[in-house]
Amino acid sequence: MSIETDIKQKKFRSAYQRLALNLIYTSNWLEYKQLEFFKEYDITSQQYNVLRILRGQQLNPIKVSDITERMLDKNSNTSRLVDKLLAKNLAKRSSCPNDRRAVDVLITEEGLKLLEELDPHVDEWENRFNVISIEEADQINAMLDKLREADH
Amino acid sequence: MSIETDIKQKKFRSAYQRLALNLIYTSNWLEYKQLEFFKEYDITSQQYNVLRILRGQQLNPIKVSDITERMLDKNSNTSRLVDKLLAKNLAKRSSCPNDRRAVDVLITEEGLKLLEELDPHVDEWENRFNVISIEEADQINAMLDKLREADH
DNA sequence: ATACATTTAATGTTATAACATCTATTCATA
DNA sequence: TATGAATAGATGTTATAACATTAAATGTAT
Repeated sequence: MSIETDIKQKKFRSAYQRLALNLIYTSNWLEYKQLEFFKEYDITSQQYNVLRILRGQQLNPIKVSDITERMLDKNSNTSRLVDKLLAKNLAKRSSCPNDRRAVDVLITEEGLKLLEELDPHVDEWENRFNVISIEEADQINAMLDKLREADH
Repeated sequence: MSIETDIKQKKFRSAYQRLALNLIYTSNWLEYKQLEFFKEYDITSQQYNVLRILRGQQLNPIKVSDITERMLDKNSNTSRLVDKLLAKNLAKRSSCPNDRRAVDVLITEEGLKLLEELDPHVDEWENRFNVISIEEADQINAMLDKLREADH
């Protein structure tokens, strides 16, 4: 369904205005879909994101501030996000030996198991993107990067 | 800056996964920019969105449920959003004559003035999108619509 | 006309986001 | 090495999002 129909707006001032609204609308849609999806596994997409980052570290511990750097939402309160994972035994914390201000975070066996359980479903979930070709996806990616580039 | 650099991820499983992350990341970036922008005028982008919808009504009153339909975030609590506008004298409420359950919302003179003050700045703000061509913007728009189409 | 379902908006509650502040540690430099 | 700035993370506060419930009005079917 076109963004025009979705938000019942017949015309836009420009293709750029439509794009801005469409980006936010589509991202909201995507986040809502993810919310629904992850709800079954009792985690949020943010928590999943952190788990993926932790697994990506190849089991090396990673500092809280490094997690933040890798997150989609840089303003997110990583400290409290890690708390949630800790409470669910999906991650563990230990103080960092070379910098006593920092805190090392590591994924647990249970966290790894959850990700492994999720992997096939996430793959399947991403199949919805197949309606556009890889070339098209690459194209959008490049243009989105370009958009943010103009940030000065 | 590429999404790879922004979230410090060297490789993605697929162009689709990169697209999903890029969409959410770019939308977060956009929403943050809007937040910063509207902060000067002491409104949120959601409140601005509602004001635009109200003005779009050509001064005809519109029901709360109709506002919700036109919003980017369909889950938003429109009732309380309208409360905020009311408190700032940017909108007014009156009960709907033909359906006493419904509530008519109308933009005030003050609301219209605020929008008029904002208009040129919003236009200027949207200029950042000029880094891509209108054709490119249309292309992304079409592909985003197509993405959501696959929602079943 | 009555009973029951549906619609509309408001409100209550809980979780999270946004933002500021605080404490401990480390860094820089005089 | 003593001092102030900078950094890391935790925590407090306020606003908003997410979700459920409620109350009033309307629609529907018998």
